[in-house]
Amino acid sequence: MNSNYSNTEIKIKDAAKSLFLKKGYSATTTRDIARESDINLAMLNYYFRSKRKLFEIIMFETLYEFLSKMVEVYNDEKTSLEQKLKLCSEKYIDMIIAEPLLPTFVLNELKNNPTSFLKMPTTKMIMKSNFVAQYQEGVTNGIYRKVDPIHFVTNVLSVIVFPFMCSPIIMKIENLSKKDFNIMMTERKKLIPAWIIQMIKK
Amino acid sequence: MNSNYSNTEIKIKDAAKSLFLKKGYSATTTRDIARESDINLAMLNYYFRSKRKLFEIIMFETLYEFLSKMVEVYNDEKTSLEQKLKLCSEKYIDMIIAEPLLPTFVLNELKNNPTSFLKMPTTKMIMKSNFVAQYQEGVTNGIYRKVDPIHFVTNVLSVIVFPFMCSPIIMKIENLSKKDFNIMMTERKKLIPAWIIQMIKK
DNA sequence: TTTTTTATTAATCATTTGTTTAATTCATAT
DNA sequence: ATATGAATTAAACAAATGATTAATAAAAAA
Repeated sequence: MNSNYSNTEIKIKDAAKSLFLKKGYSATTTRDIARESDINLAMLNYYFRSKRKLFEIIMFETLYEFLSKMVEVYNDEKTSLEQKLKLCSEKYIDMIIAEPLLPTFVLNELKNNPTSFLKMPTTKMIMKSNFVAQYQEGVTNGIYRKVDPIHFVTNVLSVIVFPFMCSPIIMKIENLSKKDFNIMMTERKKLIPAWIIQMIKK
Repeated sequence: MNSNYSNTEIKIKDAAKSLFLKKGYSATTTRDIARESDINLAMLNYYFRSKRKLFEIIMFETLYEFLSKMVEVYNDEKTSLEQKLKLCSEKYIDMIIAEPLLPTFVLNELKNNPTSFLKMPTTKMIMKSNFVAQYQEGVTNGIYRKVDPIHFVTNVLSVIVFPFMCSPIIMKIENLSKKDFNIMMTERKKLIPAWIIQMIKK
């Protein structure tokens, strides 16, 4: 793995990703990246031509990784809807605890450049996933209340992702350390599936 | 009103707010602001000393306005919890439709500078509001399921605010115009209170 | 070993950006 | 009408920033 990539190329990408996530595109300078990755400034342009190009590569890879993990859960044929709810809230919460800046970064940079999302192969797949199909099946069987599936998917993602984006606020008003906050988010792994079921069950 | 403020001062602030919301602090240049407000570049420093100071003033006013509107609903003594849910989802959704870039802006800039939130007098008031008290009352009366109030508040705000932050994604995968998207959000004014009640009711 | 290609470095360039200055216009009060 | 202070302007400055260059070192190929 990585056999085609030199050491410095990886160092640049790692440092750049960390800085872009933390400060965004504009607030990150090429000299920041050079300093953080401990390479010569010219190496950035040597390997990636420009700051913009480097950013686009990182953006694509980050988005791709993020979306791939989502699609995995949603399209599992073996699990029930309720199992999927449990699996995905566990998976996403673990993923975001590992990389807490990711959601804000993705949504923020996507606002400036929505077309980069279009290129992603997995984007539209969510609404055509087994997850949504199972919900609609439940509606026809009279188990679940009927509502446009986009509302259903939006709600699931909202209660999973949004609290992380508010973490500075939540930590402040509840006087929590980062560790305490993560415990609170871990609690939600169990709570969220139950809440969603109550929301949709007749 | 505004009698103390010159015309150019207001023009600068309006243009700056619009640009900061759209592009963020770093991506907005003082020359952008001067062009947009159609004033001479030096006027920015003449009235506001620096770009940073101008930003902080706008940030404070925006946050203050945002939080004030929240506190109003939450502390109304006359309304029930269910009425408050209806009122606040209506109010917030209208507010964000009127200024859709506000949530992402606030959360994003807060991440870089969480202390600016501390200065807000109304910040901690939410958790001590009538809204939370009424929920806890319902728990003791055996009407609502028991859960830490911070989860309850977080969930309400999540399903209201998060969809707006995803608007580029939702519009893309559902093929919606901005108008369609706002119709979808308006639908949620009625749906959200019902969902939340189902979530908490025994 | 010698040659050729690749990687790295320090220095430099051309713009951009936040801010200031000095001159000028405008409004207000005496 | 004149003087005083506030508002506005064009020009300039200094620092920061993205990118390039020319020279050198390291690695690979011959």
